[in-house]
Amino acid sequence: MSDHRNGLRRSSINLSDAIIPGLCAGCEARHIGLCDALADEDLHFLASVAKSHTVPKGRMFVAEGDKARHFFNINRGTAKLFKDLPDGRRQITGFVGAGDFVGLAAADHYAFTAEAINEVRLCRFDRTELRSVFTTFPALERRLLDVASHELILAQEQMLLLGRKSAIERLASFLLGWSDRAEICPNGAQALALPMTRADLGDYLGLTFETVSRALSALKRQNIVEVGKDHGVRILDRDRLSAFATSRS
Amino acid sequence: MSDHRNGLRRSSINLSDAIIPGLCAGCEARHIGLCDALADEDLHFLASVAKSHTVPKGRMFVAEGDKARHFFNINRGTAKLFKDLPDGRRQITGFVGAGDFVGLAAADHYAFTAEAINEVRLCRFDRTELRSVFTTFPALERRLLDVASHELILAQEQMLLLGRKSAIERLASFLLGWSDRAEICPNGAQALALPMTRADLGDYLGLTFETVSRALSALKRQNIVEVGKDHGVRILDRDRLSAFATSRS
DNA sequence: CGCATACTTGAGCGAAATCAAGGCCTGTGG
DNA sequence: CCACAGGCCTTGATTTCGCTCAAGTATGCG
Repeated sequence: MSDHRNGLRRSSINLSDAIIPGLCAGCEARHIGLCDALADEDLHFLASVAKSHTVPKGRMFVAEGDKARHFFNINRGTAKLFKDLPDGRRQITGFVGAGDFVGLAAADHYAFTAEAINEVRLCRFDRTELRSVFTTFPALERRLLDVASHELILAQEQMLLLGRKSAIERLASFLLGWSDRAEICPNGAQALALPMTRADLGDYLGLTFETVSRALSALKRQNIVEVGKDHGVRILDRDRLSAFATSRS
Repeated sequence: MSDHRNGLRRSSINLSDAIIPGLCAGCEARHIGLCDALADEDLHFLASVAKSHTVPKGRMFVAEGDKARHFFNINRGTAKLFKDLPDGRRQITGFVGAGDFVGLAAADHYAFTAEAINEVRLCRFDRTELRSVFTTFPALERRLLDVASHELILAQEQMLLLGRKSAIERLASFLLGWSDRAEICPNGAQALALPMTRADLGDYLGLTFETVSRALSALKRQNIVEVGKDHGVRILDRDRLSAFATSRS
């Protein structure tokens, strides 16, 4: 459920916990993407070039402009990737969660900053070592090219959102996309967790946090979504939400 | 020169014209990227799986939603890649020129439409054949991963532009970026050709064509750029243009 | 309990969209 | 040759959506 829309399953490597991280059952299902492509012995080899880390909430673990030494795979938690302008304006280019890769959009230096929204567990690879791994396991490179292609598709979708959609359309599009890629783990009846603040949402959608709040209130008022006090959102009317996501007014 | 800012040289394959297309001297220099990575015999093998085509001005050659059978490399001319909303709003996600690849942002189906702005000459590969070429020439796959990474960097930069920059900042950013990747071919004293219309520019920058026109007039009024009647633009004060590109007001 | 942070809601403003008019260039046909 | 039509572009007038500023509520933590 959940990933068929993306057209690409996400995959996660965790090597301290013997390849598949100890996540809840719902998430585990989504972590087989990379394992599919590689034999067990390959995965164990990969394990030897990666290090597991825990990033506390609010801590930055990639800084725009820094030399791009590492490449990451998220095991647990959520992080935001963003770019800042000198005067403080910020554009979040994506939220990443379990199974996502971080560091593809980098040449010599990182083109973005990454910061943990809540506690994040991740695997860190050395980029130079990764290069040599590619020659041994071409399947990994193939897979990363697929991942990059998929991220390009998402990026273009986001450009359409930022360049041409109204505030309500942006929020509706986000909620639908987020629900598609959501952790279905701890929630009882399919409420989505929104670990990011309204300000983060604004920085992602090219809006102010006030406008995000107003748009969400508008959706609540029309009984399209329901918001719990634990920052959980429940989509009550997916059809009308979809209508908002693409059509004017 | 010109491509050091991008951090990645663009490469072009043309097989009807024996690998390097018959372009002017200035452009030829930028077409060696892929050739660097491959031996002559590899290039000749590649030639056997590609077909050269000419796309007339205004003709669409990739349609969003179509099965993604092909992969393209532009030899000459300029095309726009875009996504449309049902009500006609359009977001151009990029302009591509000689040396650029088209079709990376595709899974099973194209996620965008591509249309020639002027007459375009391109090389067409079959995606399935390309896959098998990868196993024979891993250098090609490595290179495509680099290209995809680079496009992700550009996409994130564009998200920052669309989400957070003012009209004048958007135009200034575009002019600087365009001048970096410009064909330095036929122009005498470094005027850039703008083959796209104001409407295209608006669709790329998330603005209306009127706003683009006004912003350009503002830059003219301040003697920062000069616009010829051949749609050529000359940057008179690159420093002040750069200042506009990042700072407010 | 007090303070900080996150969120909501309202009022007024402003940048860009929309609506509208006119200019310039190219091609076409009388 | 001129007349005219249709793009493309510029500029002005008005509207509007989202931003800014401001006040107030809720939640969580020392």
